[in-house]
Amino acid sequence: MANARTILHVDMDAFYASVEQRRRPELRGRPVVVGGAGARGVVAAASYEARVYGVRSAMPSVQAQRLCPHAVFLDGDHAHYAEVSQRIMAIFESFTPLVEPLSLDEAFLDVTGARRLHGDGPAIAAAIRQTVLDQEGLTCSVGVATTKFVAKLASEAAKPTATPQGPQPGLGVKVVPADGVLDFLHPLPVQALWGVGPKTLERLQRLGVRTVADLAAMEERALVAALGQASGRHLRALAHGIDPRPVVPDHAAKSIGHEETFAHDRHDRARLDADLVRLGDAVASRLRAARVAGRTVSIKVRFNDFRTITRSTTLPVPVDTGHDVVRAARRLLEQVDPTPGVRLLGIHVSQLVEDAARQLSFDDLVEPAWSEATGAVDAIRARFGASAIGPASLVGPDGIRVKRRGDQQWGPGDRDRPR
DNA sequence: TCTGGGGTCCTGACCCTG
DNA sequence: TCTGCAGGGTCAGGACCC
Repeated sequence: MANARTILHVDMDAFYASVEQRRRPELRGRPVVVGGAGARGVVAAASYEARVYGVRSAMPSVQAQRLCPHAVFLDGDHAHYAEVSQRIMAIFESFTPLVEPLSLDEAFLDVTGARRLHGDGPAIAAAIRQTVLDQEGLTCSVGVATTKFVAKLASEAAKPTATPQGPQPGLGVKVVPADGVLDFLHPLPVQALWGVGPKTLERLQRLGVRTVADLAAMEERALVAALGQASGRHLRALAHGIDPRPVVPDHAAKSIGHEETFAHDRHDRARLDADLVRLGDAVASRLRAARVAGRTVSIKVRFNDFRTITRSTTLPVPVDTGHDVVRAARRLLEQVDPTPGVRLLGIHVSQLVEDAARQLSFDDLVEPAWSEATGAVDAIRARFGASAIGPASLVGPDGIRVKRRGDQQWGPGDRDRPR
């Protein structure tokens, strides 16, 4: 198959933990856990030394502390990881312009057009691993296949493992040739497929489906009845090795938002309103930085029993100022009773349009001062930093509490741990 | 036992309009 | 004018990903 695509999935090994071990040599060879250290925090990344003890990402930090009390627990430094990630993505782009980042630590690369210059898929995979190791001192695992999802599963198969005897190196590069796709896929457990989470797994197990082969053998009608049209068809196609999705660089964001879990539940409306202003101000700042505005404003409220509700409103015109975002969110929050205790509050803005497409709103006409003030705020923040200026309600004894992207990304910090 | 934050996509209910 | 229906938009919630 000379015209088959060659897709790479590159996945950094225990990225955040490895970055910390690289910049702090005394941590090398020791169990390192990066994440929210507070009572409500979760693990973002665990070094392979920590995984030996059963520590996994997304695990509550308190559980990780029980499993591996002698591990080094770090809060994480989102800005630094983003910087390292940028340099790694630049390495990928030196091999092909078709790079689709999935997150800070992984990306799909379509190297079909790069084979003449850099060699075949496995050769490019090996060269990328070596370059990342030479330039950044970090290891990664690479899957090579003709489709995105098989490349992703292949990179998983190439990863190091944590055994009771300690961390074991992996293959580094795993190649799945076009004629070997079904042999590779069919023995895998069905939850290996992208899109099969706990709920879908439960439904599939009720149908007697355990492996990808079982799924491939099912009739489409039965799958659609069990999982719905989109999921049923999609998963059945994947089980047959079919995935025509291209590698797409430059995905435009469809929504921008912030949410925050509080170290202590909020019960009063005034306190929640201050959080709302802080979150709304941060979301609006990011909208303007991305040069977009959005028509739909949503809030998300999670109560202390973990019941979660969302409320949304679609405005006549797209908005991008803190004033407009907070005003819409406030109207939604007024319908919610916070007295049972609110543990999380979020604001998201969707239905985004580019700034150029944004029309003048009623406010622009009757309250032009807001637009001018917002422009001035952006200019001051660009010069003096995000916390140099902000809404009056956010001024506290320590200055202005401004929300930044990546702040307490993995839950409230240790400082706020309930005593 | 305890469950983050930033996203995307899908589904079903409901309402409006032609 | 009423009814049925289809299609689109909105809203809320769920599931999933890293």
